[in-house]
Amino acid sequence: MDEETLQAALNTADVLCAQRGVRFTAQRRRVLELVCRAERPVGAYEILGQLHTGATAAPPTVYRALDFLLEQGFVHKLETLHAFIGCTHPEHPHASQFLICADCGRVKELESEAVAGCLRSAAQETGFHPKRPVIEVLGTCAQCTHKAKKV
Amino acid sequence: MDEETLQAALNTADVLCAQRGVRFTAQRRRVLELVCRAERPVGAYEILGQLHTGATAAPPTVYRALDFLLEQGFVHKLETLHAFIGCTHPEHPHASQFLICADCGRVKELESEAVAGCLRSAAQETGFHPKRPVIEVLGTCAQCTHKAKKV
DNA sequence: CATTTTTCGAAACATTATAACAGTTGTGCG
DNA sequence: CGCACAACTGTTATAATGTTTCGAAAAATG
Ligand SMILES: [Zn+2]
Ligand SMILES: [Zn+2]
Ligand SMILES: [Zn+2]
Ligand SMILES: [Zn+2]
Repeated sequence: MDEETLQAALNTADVLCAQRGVRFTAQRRRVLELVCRAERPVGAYEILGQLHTGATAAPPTVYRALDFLLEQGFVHKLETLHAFIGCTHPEHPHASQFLICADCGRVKELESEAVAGCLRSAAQETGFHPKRPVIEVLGTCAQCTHKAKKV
Repeated sequence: MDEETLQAALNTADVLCAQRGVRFTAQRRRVLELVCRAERPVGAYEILGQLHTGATAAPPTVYRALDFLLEQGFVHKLETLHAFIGCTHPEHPHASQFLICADCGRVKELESEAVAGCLRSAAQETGFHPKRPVIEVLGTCAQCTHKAKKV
């Protein structure tokens, strides 16, 4: 995420938190910034390592901040990677799909209503009531596929 | 998985391993049996706890067996639960979807080609080459939804 | 039966996540 | 303002999950 996008994301978070009456503390802001600034998904302990803000920091510090950001929909958790990524459109709740490149490690967030709807239908056919769909695809991104062909 | 289904699963595994020229050792067989016998997904350490087969057993013992069973497609790993479940149709490779009931903990394995295809399309539209899709839906199963309504 | 490959045992270690409790800070109200 | 209360944070310890490594045992190979 580039600097401009980052600032926009932080501003959006500010506004949304105000609207929702929740506190966007310095700590939470800092964690969101670290997650968004990263080119790739970041693990909790990786964030922790970058949090040396004068005082120390322990795992719960990071996990609490992440829990908050997840609740507010500012970040997503990638279950297959045990890592976190900034959301690209936090203003509305959504079921998204993640394309994870095993080569470069970059992740693209899709928001295909077709996929979401299809899965919802398939689930509901069996009488199942979906709450939280987790859709993550491991593979190779366009860029890396292209590179591989050239070599 | 009931006793009959279990025996069928073990036999299928036997046959497939023979066909594939891989060894279905007593250890692997035992782990598969434990996974299949469970009503719900089981964690690696849970299996480990039930493996007191005279000799001791350490984590690698279980993880090695599980790796083998995963490769052969006899079990699946549920990433959101860090747990394993026996596959209901191990004879052919497949991309499946899992419906995980947050209430009773039971998991249903779907094999919807519609869902798989839809996701594949969405991914490929962006130039992404899917390798391993992970689709897990947390929610409430038909049975538990029904029970909840009665109360 | 010697050689080679695969599997298994065992100990230590690495990573991810949570529990529990005390202190601190912010917020609303009289 | 000064207090009460809730939310947030610091700290320590611990749980749960997963891996590395090395060497012994067992099985396939010839
Ligand atoms: Zn998102
Ligand atoms: Zn890539
Ligand atoms: Zn299956
Ligand atoms: Zn249920």
